[in-house]
Amino acid sequence: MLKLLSSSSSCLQARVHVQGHRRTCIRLCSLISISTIPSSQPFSLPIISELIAKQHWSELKTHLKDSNFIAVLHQLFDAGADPVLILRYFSWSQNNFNVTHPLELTCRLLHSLANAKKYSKIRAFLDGFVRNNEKHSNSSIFHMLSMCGNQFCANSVIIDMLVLAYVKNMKTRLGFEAFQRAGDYGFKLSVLSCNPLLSALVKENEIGYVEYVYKEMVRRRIEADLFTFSIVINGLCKVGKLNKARDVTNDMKAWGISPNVVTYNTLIDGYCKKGGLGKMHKADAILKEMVANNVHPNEITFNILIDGFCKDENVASAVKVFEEMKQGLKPNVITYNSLINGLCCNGKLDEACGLQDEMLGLGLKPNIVTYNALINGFCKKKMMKEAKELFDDIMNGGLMPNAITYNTLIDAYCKHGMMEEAYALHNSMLERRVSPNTSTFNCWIACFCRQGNMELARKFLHEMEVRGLKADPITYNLLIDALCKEGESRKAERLLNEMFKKGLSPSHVTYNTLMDGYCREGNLKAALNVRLQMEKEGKRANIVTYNVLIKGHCMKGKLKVANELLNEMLEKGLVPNRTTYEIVKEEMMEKGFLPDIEGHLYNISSF
DNA sequence: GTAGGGTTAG
Repeated sequence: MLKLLSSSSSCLQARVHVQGHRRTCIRLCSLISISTIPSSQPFSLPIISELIAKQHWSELKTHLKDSNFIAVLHQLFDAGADPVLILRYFSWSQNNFNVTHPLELTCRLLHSLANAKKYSKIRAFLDGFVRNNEKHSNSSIFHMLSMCGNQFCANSVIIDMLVLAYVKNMKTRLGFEAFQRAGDYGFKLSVLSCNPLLSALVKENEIGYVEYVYKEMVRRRIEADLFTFSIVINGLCKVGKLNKARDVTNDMKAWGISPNVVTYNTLIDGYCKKGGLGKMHKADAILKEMVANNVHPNEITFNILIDGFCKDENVASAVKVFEEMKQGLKPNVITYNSLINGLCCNGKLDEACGLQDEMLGLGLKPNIVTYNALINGFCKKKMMKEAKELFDDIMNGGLMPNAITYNTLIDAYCKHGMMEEAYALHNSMLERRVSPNTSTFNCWIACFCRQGNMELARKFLHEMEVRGLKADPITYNLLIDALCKEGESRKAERLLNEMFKKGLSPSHVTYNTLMDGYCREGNLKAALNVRLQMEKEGKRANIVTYNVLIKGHCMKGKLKVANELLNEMLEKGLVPNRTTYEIVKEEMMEKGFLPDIEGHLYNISSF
């Protein structure tokens, strides 16, 4: 009830700046013939109303005979019948005669329901409308709504519910479009539709639109709440726009809303996953800020940190956080999975298995993610027998292997040349009705590319597309890499362009692979062009980019340019890795060229 | 009635 009151008072504000538009509506309304359908029909309105009220549909059908069911609808409206009764007749006649009523009547119905404050009816109606509507664009819906009535509150409420209906029915794009149009019409939306819209946009990775909706909400004075801010912060974090996420955190404080444990967890996770150099320090700083603001870290906070340290190849710190967590909180399956995976990725299989036992001791059941992490650990150590034993163990625990389980094992068998076992698993996957996905095909394509069997790789690519699975950026990376290794970098570049056409965004790996291809062919000019293209796409050269370019220049005897690139790299604060060291050693120093890395002696000493 | 955490393939 309170919510309704506050939304009607905000409608008063909305009226002020949309008066010009309202005048247009009124003018147009007088031009269209909303209720001028001939009414000389052989039916009685009171009887019809009675039959609808009692839901005596077959009698109603008999009574109406050949009457124009649309004319009945018009008469019901004109007689000022109960909106819920009209709604019943509207839905029944639409289903019964398998027709779609004109948009004009739909809008009239919505208005009468809104005026009667039958909001849940509107919600349900719009849900069905959005699901079945293929005919009416947002443009015509908005147009008709404002023609049929100039009640601003009603229209705002209806459009608010329309946006929500779009989002719930996974028509996010249309929901976004309606949000935009609502701004043009001056209809005031609420967080009830804006938050779900933002949430859907985040899930679809449309962060540009998330930023737009957020800015518009501020501009249109739609009062954002804690959820709004947390959703936006999450969206920004997911694409690594951490500074903007911090800005939004400050915005919310300025609006008098304090970040809670979810907001802080989101930010910490953002830094852990996309924070770049020294990310764990930054994550830790947020943790400290959180505690200072009296927001208590929970299991999820610790899980995020544990995973963060593991991915940062700092399992020791992850274990420390894990011990600290145990002081006051209970680790859950996700905690164990993160740590087990971290240990597995760092080759510490014994400790990982020990943790699995610890879980069991605590009554925590390992799930398929636990098994997948352990299987992956054994696979990476070429311990295929142990991996297969774990795989066979999955069913004993009442679990089912999933696509990731199969992909992990198929990939490992392929990499270790155990083709028979790989094929057998693929068949077992099909038998158990686990659908191979794009990643499964990527494993096979990678396998054949490694074997230099491009024909078979292409056959699998084709098979994949026949099955309705789409090539993803990783598929392209594999194909580009294979072509580059065949000395066909030009052809590989065509695939890069194909990616754009398919709406796939190439990653650093894609560009670096192609650059490496050109460098191997000695075509430095083309390689540098790829770098330019990459930077145009907003991707900065990373350590791999420099490794590739430095090596490419060395191979061509352009040691001076290679040296300049090395300096440029260090100036940008990029940390040399083992590959950089090997290039400098083998391609420069062993050939009698001493790299001149002014001011970076300290950095180079870390080689 | 809306927000946060774990597994594969380059």
